[in-house]
Amino acid sequence: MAVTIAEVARRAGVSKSTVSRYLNGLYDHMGVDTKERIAQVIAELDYRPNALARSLKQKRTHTVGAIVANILNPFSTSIIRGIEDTLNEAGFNLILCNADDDPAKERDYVNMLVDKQIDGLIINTTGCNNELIAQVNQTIPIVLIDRKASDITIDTVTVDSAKGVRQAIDHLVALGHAGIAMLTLPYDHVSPRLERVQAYQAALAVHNLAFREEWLVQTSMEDEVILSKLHALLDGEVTADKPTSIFCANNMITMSVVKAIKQMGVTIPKEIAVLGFDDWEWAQLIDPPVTVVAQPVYDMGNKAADLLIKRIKGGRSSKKPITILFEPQLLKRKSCGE
Amino acid sequence: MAVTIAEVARRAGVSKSTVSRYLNGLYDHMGVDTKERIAQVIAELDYRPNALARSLKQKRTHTVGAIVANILNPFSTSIIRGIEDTLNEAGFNLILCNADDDPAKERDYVNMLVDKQIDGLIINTTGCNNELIAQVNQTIPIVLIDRKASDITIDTVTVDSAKGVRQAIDHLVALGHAGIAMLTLPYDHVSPRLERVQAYQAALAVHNLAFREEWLVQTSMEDEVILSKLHALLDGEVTADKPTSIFCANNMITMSVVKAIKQMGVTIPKEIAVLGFDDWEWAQLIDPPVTVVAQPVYDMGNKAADLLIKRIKGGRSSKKPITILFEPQLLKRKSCGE
DNA sequence: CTGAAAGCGCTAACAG
DNA sequence: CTGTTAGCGCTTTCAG
Repeated sequence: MAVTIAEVARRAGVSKSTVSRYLNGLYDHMGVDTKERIAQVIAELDYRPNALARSLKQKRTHTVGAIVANILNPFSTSIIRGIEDTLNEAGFNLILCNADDDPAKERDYVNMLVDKQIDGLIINTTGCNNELIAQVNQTIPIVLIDRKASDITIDTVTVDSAKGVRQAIDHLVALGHAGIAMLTLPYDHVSPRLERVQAYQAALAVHNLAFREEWLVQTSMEDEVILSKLHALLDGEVTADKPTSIFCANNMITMSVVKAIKQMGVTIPKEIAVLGFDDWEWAQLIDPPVTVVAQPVYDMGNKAADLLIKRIKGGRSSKKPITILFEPQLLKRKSCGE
Repeated sequence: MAVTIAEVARRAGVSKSTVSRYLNGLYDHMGVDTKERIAQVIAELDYRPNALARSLKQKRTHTVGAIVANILNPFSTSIIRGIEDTLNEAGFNLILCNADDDPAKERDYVNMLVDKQIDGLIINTTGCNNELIAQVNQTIPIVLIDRKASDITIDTVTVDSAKGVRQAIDHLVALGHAGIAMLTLPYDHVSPRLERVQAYQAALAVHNLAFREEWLVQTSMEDEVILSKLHALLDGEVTADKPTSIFCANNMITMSVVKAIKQMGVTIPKEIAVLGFDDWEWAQLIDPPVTVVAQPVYDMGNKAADLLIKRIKGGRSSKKPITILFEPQLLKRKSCGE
């Protein structure tokens, strides 16, 4: 049996209330001797208050939950570091969950976290649990990160995808690429994916390049799938009918595309240029170093946590939901030619 | 105010006990009508039991904590995925924490998790909180992953570092390398680091290669530091006095070393070979693809969770602590020459 | 088959 | 300056 506050009180010869006050730093008007006695007993018994009991009473857990889409993605882990640091500084604990881009898992995690009475929630959402999220947000502050939720208004921290894509396409065009294909994961419910596809089309139009349906390819993450999609794209007979560059909608795609292209024995950038959205630490070690549109992920994590803490402290009656847009930045490396 | 079990009971016209039984699936001897009425009220009110209250009473949270050393390391995230999957399957929740290789953070997380009454704990420890860990382990099952804790016996899941290093050195020697340097992070408290250093020395001996103090270099992760250490190692005048290969003790070091070497304008593997401990998804995309000793990280996560669950269910009186050793595997790529 | 009552470990009025 | 009391929301004997 773990030692409880009652035991501490008994040994110190005081009441539970007094010990409780001590624990909560309310020793303004506490007898110095009492204080010392309690401190000593606590040290002796190595007493630690039960956080469950405390939270049950206080109705605050000082804990926030964060659900990321895919923890294997460096994008997620950088965001996590940002969230974590800000939270720690403010004295909040973090419960981290990995939805694995699975709506069912996401739903379960949201529920689990709510059940555990978290004070707030940060989600990189699959986009398939909007009703649930909206409902939870009535009671518990939620901040969405990276991905917006359509049809519901919740605090959101994300990046200006349109601007990033525009920089990417401009760069490719400037380097003489007229055939620009795009590879993306299914963009049904994931806002940045959709935005990037739309921005891609818009940017092509700006440069008077025709949008080719077959050059906007939707893929899954399986290596074989990506490989076959690339074969379809690049194995045409007529040179004029092949794209000379590929824009990848996120870093996981970029990595897989580079891997597949190498496997095909095609040279980057000579035969095909590659440009990706999202930077990651090892992008520059790749052969050739990959040109990317970088997002300030760590800062985004910071900001999301910041916003959430304000909501938690401000009470439910705060202000209207806001959206914070970060600026993307094109990092020119070697994968798009000169 | 969130809806409570009392409210559900009131509306369903039954007692709290009955609702509680329903919630816990104890409807063996429950009136079908009662059951349905409760189900309906719960659905109507969208009632969710307060996990804090429940756990406070039950003294079980169905939650385990995991503390990793560095969440930015793909090694950690793969382990996490392994832990997660096994835990989910068994109906346990996971609270994930990132100690950032900081003993103080680790200590705080351990305490936080204990306070939250977790049922078990998995730690990739800094090695600097052994007393605390041993103490907690008296009450709550702990499984160490990757890194052992010296002087205390706790369930541990790790890899046979010695064997891995041996494979690495054998490979380098087979390719004609007689000058083999090693780069490692400080190995004071981190068991695999120490083991790898020792195995490195042992393997050199086996091949009758002299151990050179100045070729075993301890570094921090800062780019500049690594760069300067490499300069010191490789800028010697006399060719005979420079190592022809570098063995990196883990993946973070490997990445940084590759980055630094490229920055120096030195060619891998022609001028210097590189071999790393730990594989990661993009190692093969690097120029040149890096030869590594891979660990079955996902499986290790699985196993650690598995072991922990058994301990949790088996009660504290289980058997003696055990150590599970996984087999490393050399993945030959291009960074060590032919 | 169901209810009453006690209590998990803590906090928070309210007294004194 | 400190103690008494009454819960937080749930589970769990023990009756009936």
